[in-house]
Amino acid sequence: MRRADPQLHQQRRLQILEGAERCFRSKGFHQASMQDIANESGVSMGLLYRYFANKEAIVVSFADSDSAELVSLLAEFAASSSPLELWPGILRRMLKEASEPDYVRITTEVFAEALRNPKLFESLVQSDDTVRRALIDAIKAQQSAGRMVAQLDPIVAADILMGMIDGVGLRACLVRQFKPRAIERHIQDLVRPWFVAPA
Amino acid sequence: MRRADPQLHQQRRLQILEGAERCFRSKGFHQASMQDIANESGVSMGLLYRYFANKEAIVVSFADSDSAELVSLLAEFAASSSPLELWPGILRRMLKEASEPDYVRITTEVFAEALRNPKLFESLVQSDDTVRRALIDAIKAQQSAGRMVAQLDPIVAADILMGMIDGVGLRACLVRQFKPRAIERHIQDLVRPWFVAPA
Amino acid sequence: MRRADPQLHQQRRLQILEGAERCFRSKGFHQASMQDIANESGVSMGLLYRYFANKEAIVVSFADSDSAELVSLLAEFAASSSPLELWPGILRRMLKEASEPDYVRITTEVFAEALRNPKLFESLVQSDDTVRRALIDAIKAQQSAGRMVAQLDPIVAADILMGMIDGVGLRACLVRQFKPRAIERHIQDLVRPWFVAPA
Amino acid sequence: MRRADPQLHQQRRLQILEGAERCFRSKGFHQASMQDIANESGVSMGLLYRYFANKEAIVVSFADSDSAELVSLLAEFAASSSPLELWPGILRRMLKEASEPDYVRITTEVFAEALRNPKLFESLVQSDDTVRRALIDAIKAQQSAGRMVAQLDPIVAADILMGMIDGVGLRACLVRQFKPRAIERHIQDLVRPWFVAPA
DNA sequence: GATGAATGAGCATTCATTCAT
DNA sequence: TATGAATGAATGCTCATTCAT
Repeated sequence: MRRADPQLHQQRRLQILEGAERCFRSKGFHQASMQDIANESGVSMGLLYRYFANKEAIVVSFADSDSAELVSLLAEFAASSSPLELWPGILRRMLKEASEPDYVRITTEVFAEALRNPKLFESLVQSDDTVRRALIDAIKAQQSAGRMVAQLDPIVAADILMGMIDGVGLRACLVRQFKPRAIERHIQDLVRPWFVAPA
Repeated sequence: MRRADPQLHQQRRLQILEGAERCFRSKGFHQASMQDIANESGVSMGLLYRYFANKEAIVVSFADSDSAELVSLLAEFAASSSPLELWPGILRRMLKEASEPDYVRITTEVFAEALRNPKLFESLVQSDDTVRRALIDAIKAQQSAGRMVAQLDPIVAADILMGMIDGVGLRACLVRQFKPRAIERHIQDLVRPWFVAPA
Repeated sequence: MRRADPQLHQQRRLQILEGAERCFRSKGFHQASMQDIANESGVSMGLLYRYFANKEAIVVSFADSDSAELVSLLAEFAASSSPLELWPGILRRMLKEASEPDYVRITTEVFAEALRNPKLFESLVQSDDTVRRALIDAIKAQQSAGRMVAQLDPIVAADILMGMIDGVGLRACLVRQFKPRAIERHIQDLVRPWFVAPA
Repeated sequence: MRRADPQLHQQRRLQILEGAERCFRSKGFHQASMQDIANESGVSMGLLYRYFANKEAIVVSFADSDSAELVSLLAEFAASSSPLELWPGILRRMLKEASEPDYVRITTEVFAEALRNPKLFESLVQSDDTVRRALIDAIKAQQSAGRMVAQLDPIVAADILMGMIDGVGLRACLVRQFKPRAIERHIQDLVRPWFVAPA
């Protein structure tokens, strides 16, 4: 479809999504009204509906989380000849993001909704799969290079790692006396056996 | 003269909570109306409000999850002279529950809401802490008995384990080609180093 | 109708009406629920309905205010040979009651409701008329005795006096810087011309 | 592009207030539902709430009664060199309004509610005070000019007069055989002593 | 006489969505 | 493109009243 001004269109879309994210974080999907979103985004109700057919359409946009940075990091890891040097940084980065209260809030919100909304679920699976695939491929690459242990099932490793990081992230928001540093160190230790010790 | 009947009270409460759980699972907390819950429970609106002051009071009841069984299992583990024999069963039990779609659905729903409702959050923390404490105490007991490695920080271990199990449970509902058996086996392997090898 | 125990019946009725009055004063007719009234009176819902057919029946009971004391005072005044001595006491008593916040609250409540409920209106008119008649008769008696001026229309005087007293009572609850003593004195002066000066 | 239209806004507001007044008069504040008001005003529920945040906001608007006309009449009286000529008209006007059944109905309704709602009470006091001040100031002005008796306490006189008028207005709706003309004449006579007889 | 569990229509209020301008 | 007035069904919650015990 031809747009009079594609750039304006893109900017407005983003503007709305940012406003919506603020609303969703502080109130949740179903508590945030379209009026809230319009106000927070600085657009009128009418315009809001010009850019998103309905509330669901906004929600679905949130599943497409931007994981490009992490994916490229994993690609770098896949190609690296010294993966053990990159690994701690990757793990730290994932843990840090996963423990961010804002991230946990929006993620939990999206996940809860996705369990009920197939369209959203599909988007979420897609998005998750992008990272998962990158992680699996990276492990496979390193196994081929003989730098990660061959017996390790890449799929199993990926799901455990991603699960552990998300799960620990939740707990960071839940428990008192949470020890982020010690936990990070311990997770590093736990997965050390996945790697072949350098000669 | 008619007297208040505590048994009836208890039964009605349960009846409502069960109806509410079905509603929350299928529609989500904010999508399930009190009328839905009343219908699903087979009671009238008026009666519903006789048992729960408001909608929040119902969710709060869900946060007080019954973890008595798991706690007693962990107590048994704490006192056992051969913890490595009990361990696989405990881990399997936790993983199985955490991967149950119904469990994930209601848990995610409650957690998402708890991130916005302090009263609910408090209940959830309490409930989580019951298990967490039992796990920490169990680890400490086995460390004292010299059957788990002394360097292990019990708090860190508990949070990693509980996080990993919940996180993996979520993924069980999310990813295609999820391998529950292989994952369980691998987690068992991951935490094996926490135990002192029997002579 | 025969009652098993008429005394108990009467006591319960009173007990309920007293509870109801407290409720009506603090919340108003339509804000006070039957449950509130039952709780406040210390009886059960079922018993409440045994004594009053419905909420309206309770409300109607309130119109029948007990003005026996005032009526007998006015009868005394009617028969007195020195009415100017009794008069200030009567006026003070009426003003004092009419300025009582509790009295104003319940009176206003009843009056507002009576303007919409013919049955209640009738009761209120009856009740008001008891005092009004007593006042008119008293004035007439004193006119016959030559102690109040003959030109005074007793009906007009009664309505002005009763209106003034109720109206001033309302203002006592409404305005800041209300001067009860000075007002009482001034009203005494205003109606002095109704009396024939003693020789 | 459509711009907000203040005229439309004002018209809608009025339209709603008129519908609400009809409802409050015929059913009372708490008996009139917002749906009733919307229907009576010819607007939808949604629009109703666009103009008034809640039901209370509507009543509060009623407390801000428009007494501009009476106030300007009293200002005229204050400045007049022959107040005794203006006086009967003012008194008649006040009495007439106060005896209007519609006026009594809405006034009683609002007053009853105000005794329980502090915000409304404040509005009512404000509104009442506007007239009260004007009356007090008028009396003071005429006292300074030597046309009303100096001993009269303006505050006392104002409260008695306003109370009497409101109280008599209530009775006009309550008693049978109410004599408006004779009552008006008698009140005129009662307050005649407040004025200094013209030379 | 006395209790309190049970009902369900009704209430104030909100909100996704539409549409005339 | 952009606005904001307008809709009305739906929601959480209350309450007068009934009735089995």
